[in-house]
Amino acid sequence: MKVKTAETRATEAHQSAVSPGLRERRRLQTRAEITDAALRLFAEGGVASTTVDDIAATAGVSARTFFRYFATKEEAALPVHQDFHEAIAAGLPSVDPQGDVRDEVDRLYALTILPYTDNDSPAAQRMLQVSQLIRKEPSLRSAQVRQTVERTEDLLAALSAKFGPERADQMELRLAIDISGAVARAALDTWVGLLEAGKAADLAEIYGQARAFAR
Amino acid sequence: MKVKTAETRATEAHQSAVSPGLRERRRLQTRAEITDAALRLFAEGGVASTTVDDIAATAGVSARTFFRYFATKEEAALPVHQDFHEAIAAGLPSVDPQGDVRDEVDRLYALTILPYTDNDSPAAQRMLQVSQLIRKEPSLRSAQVRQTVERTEDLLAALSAKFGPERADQMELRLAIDISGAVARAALDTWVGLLEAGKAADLAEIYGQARAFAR
DNA sequence: TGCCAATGTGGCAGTATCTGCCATAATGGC
DNA sequence: GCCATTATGGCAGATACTGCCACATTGGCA
Repeated sequence: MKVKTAETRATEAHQSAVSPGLRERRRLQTRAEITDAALRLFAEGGVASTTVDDIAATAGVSARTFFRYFATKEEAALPVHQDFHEAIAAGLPSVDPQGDVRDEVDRLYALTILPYTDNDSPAAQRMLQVSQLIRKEPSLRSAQVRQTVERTEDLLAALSAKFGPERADQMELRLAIDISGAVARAALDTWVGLLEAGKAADLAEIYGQARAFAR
Repeated sequence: MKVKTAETRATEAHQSAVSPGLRERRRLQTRAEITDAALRLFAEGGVASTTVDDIAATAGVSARTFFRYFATKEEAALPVHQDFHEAIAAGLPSVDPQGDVRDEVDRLYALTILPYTDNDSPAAQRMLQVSQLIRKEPSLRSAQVRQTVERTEDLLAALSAKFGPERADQMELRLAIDISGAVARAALDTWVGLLEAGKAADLAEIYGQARAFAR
């Protein structure tokens, strides 16, 4: 059996019981332990010299089980960014089908990035930690972009349906998504860079600048 | 010894002799044969079910030699896109260090895409063929984006030096590059999609639309 | 012309990634 | 407390990729 998507699982959990259930909780915990192990080992010895066996052993699971949670070792370090994409998907209902395509997509991303603008929040801390690693490791950046590309297809389909067949110019929609994604990435990257250099950095402000520049 | 970069080789060829030399010519030919084999096999049976051994055997070289030309089997199919990036690098001298950052980057990309706007040119035909394959194969798209990410770093450094330390806001520069890249990709994708559907498509016109939308 | 350093190639061993299959154990609804 | 579902581990196997060595070819130079 293939690993189920987060969507499928969420639906099942919702149908079967209000509480997540023991199995689901254990699964999320195992997933988190693998991610923790991956992040720690990557930070210590780099991605290249860390094997899947290492990560699995540190997390207390077999290598075979590792691959039931993540397709590659790089993905194991990137659930935060995956969460970001899921948050975007979650914000879809707030999109106005009558509004300007570019504006609506821009607003959707701006809304999603909000929880990360508080430097002290756990989400921001986690994002910072992972983003630091990505800046040093080209292979992680590749994996992240790869994830983004895949998610873009889903988002494109969803937004296309939302705006309807007439107003949904595929090229413009794709461009709007890519540009908003580039803005978010550039802002995050700059934010992390400043914090790494020991300087004060406000993600909300930086994101505002990037947004303005892209206009 | 590691495989030398195109830049290194070009420099050496220029230093040693005016004509490319037999070795260099043979090398380029072998490279082209591997690419042809990869494109043919990928088109026939898909990327997943094509092995490096298959490609190497079809091209008449050993698998070991294959990896001296390309790091992965996906890369073997993407030299056209690599050429595009090199063409951008070649256009760097035309960038005005005093001009507006966004405008100059935009102009640089527009200039580079010109040779592909003639549907009948070999460059356009090749680009079309590879782009069709990329549309069907997510792994190729990933590999292409991965290449783009790596090239972006080089371009960023070059443009940063060009504009000088004062005017080179890293975030704005990166955003300008990413946006121009997204515009080019969206235009190419739309162009290929229309041609595949049997419709007439003018890349110059489509690119103009995408460019206008991004503004 | 003939020698030699540089270069390209192939083969082989070895490591790492990733998947299919099966057996086993734990869970949770009935 | 029984049973279908599900999570896990282990194993075999295919494929990707690298380091190393030997051999052949090339091209400059005496």
